[in-house]
Amino acid sequence: MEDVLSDTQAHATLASTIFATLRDEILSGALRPDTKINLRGLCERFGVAFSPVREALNRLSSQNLVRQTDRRGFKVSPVSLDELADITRARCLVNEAALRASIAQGGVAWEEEIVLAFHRLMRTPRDDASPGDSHWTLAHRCFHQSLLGACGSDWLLAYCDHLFDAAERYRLIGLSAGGNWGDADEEHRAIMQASIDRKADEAVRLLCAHFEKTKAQLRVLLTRERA
Amino acid sequence: MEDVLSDTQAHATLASTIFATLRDEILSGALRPDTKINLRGLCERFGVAFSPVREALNRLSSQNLVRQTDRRGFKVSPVSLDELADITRARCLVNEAALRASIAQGGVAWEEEIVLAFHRLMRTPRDDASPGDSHWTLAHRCFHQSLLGACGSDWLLAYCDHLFDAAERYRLIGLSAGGNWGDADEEHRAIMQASIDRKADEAVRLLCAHFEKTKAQLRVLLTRERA
DNA sequence: GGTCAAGCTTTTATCGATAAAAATTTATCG
DNA sequence: CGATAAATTTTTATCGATAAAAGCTTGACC
Repeated sequence: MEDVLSDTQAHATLASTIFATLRDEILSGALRPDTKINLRGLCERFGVAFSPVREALNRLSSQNLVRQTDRRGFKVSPVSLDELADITRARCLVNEAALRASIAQGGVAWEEEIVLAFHRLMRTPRDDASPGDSHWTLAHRCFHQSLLGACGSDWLLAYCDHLFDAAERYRLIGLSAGGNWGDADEEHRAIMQASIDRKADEAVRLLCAHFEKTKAQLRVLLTRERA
Repeated sequence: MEDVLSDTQAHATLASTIFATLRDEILSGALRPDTKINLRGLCERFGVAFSPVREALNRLSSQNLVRQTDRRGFKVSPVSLDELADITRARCLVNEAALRASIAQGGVAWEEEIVLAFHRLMRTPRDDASPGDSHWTLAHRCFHQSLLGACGSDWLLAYCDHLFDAAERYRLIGLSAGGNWGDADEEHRAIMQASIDRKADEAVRLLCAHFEKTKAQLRVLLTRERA
């Protein structure tokens, strides 16, 4: 029985709390990819009955963090270099579309949001202790969101966010596996500059390179680990 | 108590069956947008207890077909012209990216799949009786999928599919509201031709026009209906 | 008449138990 | 020994009941 249930928001349900907890653990790699999930085990761990755990797992499967098979339960979604490549490719394609639209349509307010988000990102220290929801992680997400903020489509933004999460899972797994790649501060700055200078081609090129770099570093790391 | 449960696949769960049923009804508009969902009502209708209905609704909320609020239950997601515009914009941007990648990378097999899917689409009669899962609807989806099939990213494809569903909901709602727009056969043919001729710019232009046309027609229809 | 609170009704979230399916072990036979 | 079948254990899906919250009604009070 955990104390997670006590930090419950006033009106949050058990299912919501358990969902958030498990989500963090999967994203951060604490719950290993591809492991079968034991319903009863989770129930005992949280001190609750099946219903809320089941509901939490259902919500997780909507985010592709767990996979469900009828009558055969849940398992943590596996990770693979192939999937990482797939995610990276999709990120490049979709972020390109969104960034170009943003650059074409964004106004002064959009520019200012980017500058603000970048400033906050720079002054937020990396806290590798609780990588799952550290302030830096949040600021990093906000920065990338701000770039696309003027693209004009909530759906597109939501999908970019989803892709960000998927990639973040790999990044955090890499971190917990001892990865420690150099700061991307300079990359972020260059992306910001090109965007607000309305240099679409350059901004897109830099952004995609940023994604590809993460992928390449993880490939090295995971390949080495397997050896 | 419905007979839907009897057409259950050998190993499908009640939750899965109910999920599929409700999904069809929401997409087709039989379950009106923005209505509150009565748990008990659904339980009685299907002759089951809360658990499977709840699970089905959870899965639906992962597809944005219902919205859930803690302690306040579920409601069918609303529709709006604004959202349709948003979806259309996202479709254009993402399909453009995917189609360009597909045209750049697709081989002979890809071309043949498009031709095949188009052929099947042409010879499938429209069955407006059960629009939700008619053969034509399925063939239509397959055709659009085939265009993007060589883009190289499962994630991107999955998202395009998701967007297709979202737009399909609007199309079906329009249908049930008496809409009856002319066949898009010629449009489909032109898109196919441009794609396999590797005329990327033209294919993209035609495809986006295809999406925009649906949007425009629905706007007229829904605006008139409201008046 | 309008507002606010106390009580009543409906609905949701969760529980603990059970039936049904899958996984695992044991037993039987060639 | 190996393999199939039977029996057992584990796990999942579903049920019916309950407590807690939200929503609604009614009536007192200004």
